[in-house]
Amino acid sequence: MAIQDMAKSEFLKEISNRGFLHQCTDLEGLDDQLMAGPVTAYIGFDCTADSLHVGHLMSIMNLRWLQKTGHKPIVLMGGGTTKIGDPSGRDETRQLLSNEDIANNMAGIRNVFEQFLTFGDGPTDAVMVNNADWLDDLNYIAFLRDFGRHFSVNRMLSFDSVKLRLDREQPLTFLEFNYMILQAYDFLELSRRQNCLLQMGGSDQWGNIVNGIELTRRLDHKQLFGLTTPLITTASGQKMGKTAGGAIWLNEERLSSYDYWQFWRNTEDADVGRFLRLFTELPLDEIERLEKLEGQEINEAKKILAQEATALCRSEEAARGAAETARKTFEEGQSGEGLPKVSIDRARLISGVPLYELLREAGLSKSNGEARRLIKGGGARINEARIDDEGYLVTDSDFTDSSIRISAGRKRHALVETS
RNA sequence: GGAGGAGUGCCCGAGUGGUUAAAGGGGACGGACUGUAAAUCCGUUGGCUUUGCCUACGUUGGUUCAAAUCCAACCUCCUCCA
Repeated sequence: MAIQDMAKSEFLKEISNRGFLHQCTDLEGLDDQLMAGPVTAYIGFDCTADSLHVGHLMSIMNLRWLQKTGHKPIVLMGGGTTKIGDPSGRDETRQLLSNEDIANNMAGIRNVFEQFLTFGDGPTDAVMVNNADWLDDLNYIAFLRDFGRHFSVNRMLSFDSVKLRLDREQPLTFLEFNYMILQAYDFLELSRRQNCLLQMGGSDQWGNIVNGIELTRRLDHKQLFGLTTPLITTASGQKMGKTAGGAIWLNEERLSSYDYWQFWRNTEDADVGRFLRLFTELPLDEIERLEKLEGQEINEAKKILAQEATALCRSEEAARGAAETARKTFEEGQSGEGLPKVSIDRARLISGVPLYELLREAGLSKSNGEARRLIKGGGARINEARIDDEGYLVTDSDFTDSSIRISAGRKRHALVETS
């Protein structure tokens, strides 16, 4: 029998129908708990940057559904682990962050979460906690004696996170090896402090989650639960969330709402249904209708996806504004207001400004050389007209209007104004 | 502590004295085709005041007319031994 038919709780029904459910330690047990009353659950996040990106969105939506269906989300910030320098990413050593940076990053991340969750003191209000609160004061010997004894190295070596590294003959430091123990310990602490019953996270967190559950069972004889969400890739197998400008950030300061909207608008056909389920709150029957659209018609579904996803993360107005800018830019070939803008000093136009410099200043190219190559390759345009002269000078005569639009390829545009 | 191996551009990975800004692949960007999609094909992929100059093959010094390539020291990692 399918999970969604079996589940009694609204939360499990919703997330399984929408594709959030990958693995669970004990579905029936968790279902019973969810039926019995509000359950407190957490997901952990690093604070290595002052914002989160679409890669985190799945977890965020997961917490949002948890709250919407009457339970209590905890956002666990890895303030303590970040301070040590989270080594979990590949082989490079990460920069150590100062307390100030971490505090700063946490504040930024909280802003993101406030878009998605309701924080407060009520029984189903979200709270944000920092594992530095308990990790900072750990005493090494005491910790080893009280908790280290419950971890079997043999077992830890068998976890994918460790095993894959060792198989690839990549270095694994003792610090990294300990990371999973600290994560397990987080779950124990949250269980004790907040009566937290459930840890959720990406499928790569499975080992850590299970460790936390076992640790707590041994020490407190308490049954906790774990649940993971699938790793999300695009239909063509790419990791989600990479584009020209880098990561797709969730906050406005790092990525304009227009670009955010565009990201969703450019979803692959084959992903539309899946993404609508995961990243919007549209009713499932509506989504079924939309994903059946074919050929050119599926573009309508993509616009709805972009609208809904942007409205959730930014605001209704931001989404509409982005849609309007996109409509003008792509469907009418005009210059929408929401495009990035650069202004240049009128005096510079007298002698002429090289187009490649403008492209760079507008953020459409990273260097003059890259801009030159773009022009040479036929990807640069001024107001729709292709410019293929590498050294083209932009002068006053190019300004038929108060502003001109320069483009790098079909999708990336900017407005140039004089001042 | 001993023996051996490795460190190359965004990533992987060739290259063992000059024609090497460094093969090949991946990724990314651009073009064609389309539907602001995918797939496919083509091009580009260190910087700059671009017919030239500068910076680059772990770090620092050396040999040489000439070094990613040879030598020395150092740093880091891997494997085996103690």
